[in-house]
Amino acid sequence: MDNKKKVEQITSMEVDFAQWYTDVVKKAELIEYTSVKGCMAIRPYGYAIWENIQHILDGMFKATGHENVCMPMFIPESLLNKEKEHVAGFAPEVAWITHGGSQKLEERLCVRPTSETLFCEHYANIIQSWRDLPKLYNQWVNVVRWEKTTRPFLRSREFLWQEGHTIHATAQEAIAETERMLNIYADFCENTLAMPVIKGRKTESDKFAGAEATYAIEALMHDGKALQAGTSHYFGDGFAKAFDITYSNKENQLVHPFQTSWGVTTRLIGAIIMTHGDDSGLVLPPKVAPIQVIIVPIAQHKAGVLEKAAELKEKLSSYCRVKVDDSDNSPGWKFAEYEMKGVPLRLEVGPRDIENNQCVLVTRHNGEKSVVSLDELESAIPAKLQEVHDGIFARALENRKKRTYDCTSVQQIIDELATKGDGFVRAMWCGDEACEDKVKEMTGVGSRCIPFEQENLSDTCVCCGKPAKTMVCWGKAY
RNA sequence: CGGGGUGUGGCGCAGUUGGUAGCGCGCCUGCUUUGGGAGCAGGAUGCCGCAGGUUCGAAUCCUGUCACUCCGACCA
Repeated sequence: MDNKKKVEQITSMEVDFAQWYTDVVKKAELIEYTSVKGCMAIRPYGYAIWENIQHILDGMFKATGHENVCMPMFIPESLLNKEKEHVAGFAPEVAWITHGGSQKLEERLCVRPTSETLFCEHYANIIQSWRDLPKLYNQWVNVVRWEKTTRPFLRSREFLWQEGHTIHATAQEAIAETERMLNIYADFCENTLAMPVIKGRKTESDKFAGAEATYAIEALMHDGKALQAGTSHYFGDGFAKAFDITYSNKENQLVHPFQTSWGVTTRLIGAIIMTHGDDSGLVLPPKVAPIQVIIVPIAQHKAGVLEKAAELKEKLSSYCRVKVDDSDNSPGWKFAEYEMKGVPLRLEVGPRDIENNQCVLVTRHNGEKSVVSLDELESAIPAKLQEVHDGIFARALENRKKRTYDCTSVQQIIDELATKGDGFVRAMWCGDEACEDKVKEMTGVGSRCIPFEQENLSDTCVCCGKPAKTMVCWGKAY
């Protein structure tokens, strides 16, 4: 099968990528809009993807010693105000609670945009001794940021995420935690979501409000725009000082501990859509696909077909997430429907197959069909799912390679973007914020991160020509 | 928050110089179908985004407002 568009309700990516995205989100039944701008109803199929993400990531957190907690949804204004860079960063987009019933509150409460302040308040209460450290906490909650422009999953006013907040006796330990979690995110993106990412450090101007250092993983979407897929922050002891968190160390001195925070959000679902999707709709990484195998019975009214489909489902369900569609829609309708929903593997079974003790397996990402004996399914299906994972990872990596431009001058950046389209620009930088701003102004691409994997592309800054300090990865961001 | 576009059954759209709303898909019933979005027959679904105004009369004209969307600025 070729990759031509089979679903006319979905706008082609080439025609209008943004419209394609919205079409996919709606047609795959991930969300529905609600009457509150920027707040979406996440539907069962969309939420199931999130549940799978949660389940796998949560396992990785637990395996590295983290514990889940749940902080309140409200932050008193005075608490939010304690760390001044932090409040300056978030104040413009917080939602405020001013009344309880008809009574005006003495102090207004903000709906958490992030929970550093709540964790700090809590840590100040529960930490007294070096024996209380470290604390490795995480929470799976919703947060609210009153965005002006909203898009499903990519920028909503309310979103779901996890936020890890840890507190340590030493700076080294906290820095190690920051790096460890970034690595977990990168590992998750590549091995679970089949999405290649670039690990790096954010520039000073792009740092989290109140952080000493911010690290991020950056992914490149199909249209060449970058998406920050996860962040991990090192706070030093700045928050501990602002919130008066102290403990007695082994030498009986009262000192400040060191903190981190890190998070990924439902934006990851947006990243999956824009990394793997095609003109027929979603393409889901098998590991988070709510349905990994869809069984489509052919000529299902004929004797034995539905029975065989049910029997196969029963067998398969011991090693994969499987569903039979026995609705009376036509097979063609079902093919299109599950392609739109990105189900990695389709299993067709009809009278002809049953006679030959076989079925047809079709991989969503490339449409390849193969005939497989029913006796070999238990090895064939896991192999096919792995094939899909590897296939979409390779394809995403190929897109990133094709769209990565090494540049040594601002003019070259402009030319590459103009002739080859949006993508990652790798170029040397002197470290001066003025150059960072100027590159953005002249070329439209901003600094995404300073990759950990450095290469010396030139000795001089791409902008000012002075000696270069680091290679920066630039791009247009979502 | 600045600039554009769009709001009409669930979805996609038409609706002329203002005259009281239509098409396709989907939905419901029945029969026939089933290896790439099946066919026929019958049926249901609308304060035309919302609020004012002009008019004998507004989906249509005017004002305001809200939402969606695209392009910027900001952000996970």
